[in-house]
Parts: sequence; structure tokens; C-alpha cells
Amino acid sequence: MALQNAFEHEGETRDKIILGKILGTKPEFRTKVKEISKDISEIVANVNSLSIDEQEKEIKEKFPEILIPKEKIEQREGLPELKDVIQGKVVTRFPPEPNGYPHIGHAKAAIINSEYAKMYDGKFILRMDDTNPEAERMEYHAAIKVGLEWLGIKFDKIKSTSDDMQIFYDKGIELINSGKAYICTCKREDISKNRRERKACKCSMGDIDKNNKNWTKMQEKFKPGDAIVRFRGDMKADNAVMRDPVLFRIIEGKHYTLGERYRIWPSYDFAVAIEDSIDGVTHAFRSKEFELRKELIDTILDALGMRKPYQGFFSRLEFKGMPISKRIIKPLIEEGKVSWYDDPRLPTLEALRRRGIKPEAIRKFIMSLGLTKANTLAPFDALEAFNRKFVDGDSKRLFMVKDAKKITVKNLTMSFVEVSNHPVNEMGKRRIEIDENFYISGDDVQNIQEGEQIRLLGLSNVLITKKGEEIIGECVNDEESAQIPKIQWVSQKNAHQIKLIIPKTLFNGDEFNENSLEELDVYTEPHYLELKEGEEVQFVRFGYCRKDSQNQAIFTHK
RNA sequence: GCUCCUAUAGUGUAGUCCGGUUAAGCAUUUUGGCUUCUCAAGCCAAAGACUCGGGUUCAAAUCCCGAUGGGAGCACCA
Repeated sequence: MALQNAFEHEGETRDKIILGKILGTKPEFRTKVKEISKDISEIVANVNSLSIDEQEKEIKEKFPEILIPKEKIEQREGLPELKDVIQGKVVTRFPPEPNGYPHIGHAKAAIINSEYAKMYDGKFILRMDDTNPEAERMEYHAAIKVGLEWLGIKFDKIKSTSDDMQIFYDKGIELINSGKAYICTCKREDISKNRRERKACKCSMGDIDKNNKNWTKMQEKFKPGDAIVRFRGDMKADNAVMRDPVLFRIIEGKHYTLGERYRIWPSYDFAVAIEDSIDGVTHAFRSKEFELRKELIDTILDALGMRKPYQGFFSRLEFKGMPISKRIIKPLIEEGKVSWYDDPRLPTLEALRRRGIKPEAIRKFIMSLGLTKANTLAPFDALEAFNRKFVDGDSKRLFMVKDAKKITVKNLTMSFVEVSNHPVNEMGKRRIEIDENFYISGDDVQNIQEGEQIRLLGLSNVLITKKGEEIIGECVNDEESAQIPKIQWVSQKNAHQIKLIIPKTLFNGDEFNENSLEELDVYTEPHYLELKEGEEVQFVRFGYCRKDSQNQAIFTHK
């Protein structure tokens, strides 16, 4: 073993390492550390005194099997295993609030939860968490469903938290009657002050009868803000969430599906606790900012004698320079700095889709982040790398010329050329009609000199005879082409002009990047018009782009 | 301010629970090479990390204590 280790490390080994290896493989020696240490020292000294060649010879003679290269450790696929799970009995859920457009953060929660259900052949529930009538809207509800569908996430059940209003009321009354909840009519500021100072208020002393009466009054008499139902937690608790949190409050706004049927609405903590329990959720994964609610949720369920799910947490996901929160995005839209929630600079699902990011790439990317609780501020190119792998294989290669310069090529013998759509995959060819007039990119023009050759890809070598405002060249024999620059071109007579949008980082630090959207007028081949809308192409020597419309493409990534 | 979470290469992570079999694995990035009628993809190679300080132990990325950096919560939002 010492020999092997020495050989693998340039002819030298160390006692400690060998000792560790032995103890690691053969635990029975662990009690005899002192004794074997001596032997090891000797062996190690022996081995180290040999030259590397001698070591190799020795190994070949005595232990040829260790020269066989070790197999690579297999990388775990997917999420970490869960403890104490029963195959087929796992239930997870994704509970978005329909109060905004879904973004990459929603994708993370949805994907992690649905992957676990899939992994254990369980069930996955989509639950619209709609207990704040003032915030929810059908538009968002629909957008979330569209987004999830695009991501390819399937659920076994769709429901809304508000389906179970009666259950919340029943459970609420149960808590009131058991003295575990009370109605508080203090002012909002006082409540918050008492929480900070860890003091109970007089309402918490009220008896059950009074609480019941006040509960009735909450149905009609009390105005919003006059009274709330509070859980009897622990006003002295270090975890501020436990300091008699709100269970119900009065909201008079019109709910997007239930209208004005209810005016007492459960709070998030109460609703989630009850819902997860009655929906049979076994594992609930949420982002880290909810971590402190775990204790509360468990306590509420204990107070009601209800089953508790396992709760797990993961870090929030954001991209560098791409804000996720409505608080930041909304003003940008209002000021016209971004066009809408589908602006390709945004991390919303709709924007990602428009930009040409594939759902599979998002899934892989999110899986690669794992269940870490460390903050993840990923650079966008991590996602791009995954996306490239999905997109490369079936993106047609098209020519596109930016900062177009004219070039005339003499002696051309053909009037059309056939170019293949993909260098390795069989994706057919396209035919391009040509005459002697072409466009090539300004960048390329800068790099060529009179008397030099260039190769127009798929066409011919061209000798540059004159370089001025316009360029003149002549067709020369195809031969050696390895050394000459190969560039893409567009035929002038059928060039199709499009707008190419290049999204860049929206923010540099806290500062809005005024140049975050570059728009270029470029020429591409007529074949562009035949592409389906939304199709991903690669503009040769430029990068992957998605056809947004007949006249506009969006740059995906290099 | 109080409470909680977190810390591994440029970046993102695995390993940490149960200390040794891994002088830290993978992906990405970067750099070189091969291949190629694209600056793409593919293939090969190289570079690069356990936040710091103590302690326990024959042995610490792993356990304990402390410091520091980052984040979150302290709503009648979710």
C-alpha cells in the first residue's frame, strides 16, 4: 500500500497517510494505533529510499493489480436522498401566491418539490396560496400555471388554499375553545411594541367566552384592523415568530375567486400548517426565509393534534444583476426602463423563455445547485452553459452580418449555393441565391488587407483586390483554406434585415445599467423567414439566438 | 439591537450528520492541444479551494469554543 501511494505521489509517501488509509480500510487496527505506527514508519522509510523506477518495478513484480487505473467515483445524480421515506408515500407541494409573475425562484421551489415526488414515486400538489384577497389576481394565477407547464412540471392535484376556508374556521374555533388562541383588539403599533418587549397584552387574559363573542363580532361588527385572532405562543420566546402570532385577520377586499364571501382570512402560517397537514404532505421544502416559521407550524399542529410534515429549506436563488422582486421590477416597468415582465433582461420564466432558455436547462441547472442553504448568487453563464448543451444539437446554423459592409466578388461562376444547416447533425441544406454582391461584417473587414484571402463560408475563397468604402475581391481556386479567415456572409439581393436584441445585466451593483439592452440592425439570410417563431438558431461565429418574430431575434448566449 | 441560518478553487456545488479508505470529487470559467469550411459543439490536458484563531484526537474540511464575512426574520405579506 505504501508502495502504491508513493508511486502515485512522485516516489514519496508519508506515515500519516498510510496510517489513515489502513485505519480507514481496516477498522480492526484502530485500537492498535501505536503498534502499527512503528511498522509503518519503517515501511515508509524503506519505500521512500527507493527510486521511482525501482518502485514501479517492485509493484509490477509483486502487486500488478494496483497499476490498473482506478475507476472514477460515480457522481450522484439529482437531489440528496431523504431520510425515513417510504417509496410511493411521499407527498410534496408547491404553494405559490398568485400575486405576481413566476420567476426563477418559483422554478427552484417547484422543481425541488416535484423532483422529490418523482424520485420516490409520490404525489405532487400545486396549491395556490391565496389567503390575501388584496394581492391575488387571476392573471397571476394563470401565468403561474403557464410557467409551470412550460417547465414541464406535472402535478397530481391542483387546489387553492381558499378551498378550505371552513376548515380554517373550524380549527380556529377549536384553538379558541381550548384556550390556545385569543382575540386581540389592541392597536397594531402596541402589538408590535409588545412583541419587541416580549410583553403579553391584556387581551391574552380574556376568557374563552369573551373570545368566542369577539370571534362572532369579527364576522361583521369589527372593522379591518380592529381585531385579530392570535395564537397563544410564548411572548418570551427568542424566536420572534412565536410571540403570539396572527392566525386570522379581517380583510374586506374582493377575492379573485371567492368574491366577498369571507372577510376573515387565515394568515400564512396558519393556512400552511393546516393545509400541509390535511393534504397529506410528507415533505415540505421552502426557501430559507421561512426557516423560523418551522417552529410555529409544528407548534400549531401539535396544539391541534394534527400530523406534522417534514420541513426542509433551501437558499433563495438569484442571478447577479437580475432583480427578482416585484418591488424593483415594477418601477422599472412604470418608468419604461424595461418593457414588461417578459423583457429578456428579467429572470421571469416568460423572459427566460423568450430569450431562448430551455426548460430542461433550467431544471438541470437548479438540480445542480442542490439543497444548499448557503446564499446562491449565480452568474447567468452557469445557466447558459447548461442551455448551450440542449440548444447546440438542434439549432440551425445561419449567416448573419452586423455592421454590414458591401463586397463585390468577381468571377463567381455559380448563381446559387447550398449550405448545410448543421455541421454534424443531419438537418438538411438550404439553398441561397447569389450574385456578385454580398455583405460581410464590419468586424471582419477590419481584419483584412488588400492582397489577402478570405473564405466566404460554404462558397469560395476570395482574394481582396481593393479595400475602400466598399470592397472588391475576386474568386480564386478553392485549395488550402486552413490558414485563411473563414467568415459568414449574406447575399445583398435577398438579405433580410432584422433587429437583433442583446440583453445584458440589468444592474451593476445597485446601479441600473442604462446600456443593458443593445439593439442592432443586422442582415440575415432569407431562410430566416421560414423559421418557426420561437425557434433557436445559431448565427455562425456570433452565438445562439431565438427568433422572436419575422423582424426580430433575441440573443440567447454565445 | 435581538434571534436564526450560512461559509470548500474565479463561479456554482459534492464531501461535513457517523473524524481516517479522497494530500478534497464534479460542473462551469480560464489557458493550451486535437478535431472542424463557425470564434459553436466534441475530445484531451493544465491551472485553481476547505474564512480566520484556538481546542479535542494517533488523525479534523468533518467534532467543540471563539472571531470575522454574507444572508434572513423581528408584518393584521406569503
